[in-house]
Amino acid sequence: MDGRGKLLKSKQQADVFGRVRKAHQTEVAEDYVELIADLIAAQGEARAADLAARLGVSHATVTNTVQRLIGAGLVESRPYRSIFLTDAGKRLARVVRERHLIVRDFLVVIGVDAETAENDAEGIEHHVSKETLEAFVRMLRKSTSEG
Amino acid sequence: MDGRGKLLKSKQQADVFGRVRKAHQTEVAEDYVELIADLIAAQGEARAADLAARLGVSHATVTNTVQRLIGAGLVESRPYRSIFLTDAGKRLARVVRERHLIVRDFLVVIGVDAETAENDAEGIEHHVSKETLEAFVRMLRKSTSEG
DNA sequence: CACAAAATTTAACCTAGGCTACATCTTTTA
DNA sequence: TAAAAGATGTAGCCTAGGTTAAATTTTGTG
Ligand SMILES: [Mn+2]
Ligand SMILES: [Mn+2]
Ligand SMILES: [Mn+2]
Ligand SMILES: [Mn+2]
Repeated sequence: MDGRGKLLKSKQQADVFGRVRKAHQTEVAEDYVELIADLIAAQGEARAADLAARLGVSHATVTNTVQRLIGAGLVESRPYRSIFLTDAGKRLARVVRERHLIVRDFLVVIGVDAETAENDAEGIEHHVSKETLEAFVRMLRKSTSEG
Repeated sequence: MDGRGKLLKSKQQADVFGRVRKAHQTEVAEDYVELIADLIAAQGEARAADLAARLGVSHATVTNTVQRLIGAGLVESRPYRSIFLTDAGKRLARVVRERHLIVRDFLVVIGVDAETAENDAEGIEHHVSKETLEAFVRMLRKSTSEG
């Protein structure tokens, strides 16, 4: 016999893994713009030191990444000054923040405690397709109308 | 006024991001051992070329990563021969495969189509805590008893 | 059994994203 | 207002995970 298990076709599986790798490439950018937007909303400005403390990385790492995000057109900053989002950065931040909240609230609705939901949402958010996000929203609405 | 939004405490948020980074460090190892186990189950052996085709990376990348996994005690291989799992690798593969199926089936149960569920599960699986996985299992059981 | 094809290894290179140590600029405060 | 403290930038280093190209080994076939 050949084929004791049911494997996907090779190319199809390669596409799956490729999608995950692509999601990871945009992940850092998404987390940065979301955090920058949150800091500006809560404190009026986003400083590199705040980002470093909240991301749990060194300030040198933040400097490097911010340079890359400037190159990507998401962020603006002048030397020794705080960090701003471009229009593209603001748009991305809005989408990412919305998605983050949906994923987190969805986890709470299915019975995960708030802190764990926050933890898991931070990673899961980057791997949720439009379609899966819509399924999450349906569950959220159902729970609200039942609640 | 100060604090227009509700931010997590800095250290707590740093822990959240740190957990995601740690998950990403183990992610490649998890995907490899799962795939190696699947190939052995379906085809009797796992060749580097199969891994490369199914992961959508070059065979040189597979060689590099397999060397790292040998160093980590998850995989065994002799030059020019196929790839085997150590006992530790087999144990990890079993856990990872189980988790993968739960995530995928859960997505289907909440209304995501099978192909999208497979796509999203490949990324989400690495960010699902024990507690969230248990919530997924509860939903799966509920749907089975309702079905 | 020789030789062509296929698979694997090796080498040299790249980017992202981490780090530490040190230099420089800005802000606070004595 | 000058020195100390704090924030930011710069330099040099590291690992993971990618790539292509060339060398080598194994495998399959006439
Ligand atoms: Mn995130
Ligand atoms: Mn987030
Ligand atoms: Mn995976
Ligand atoms: Mn991920």
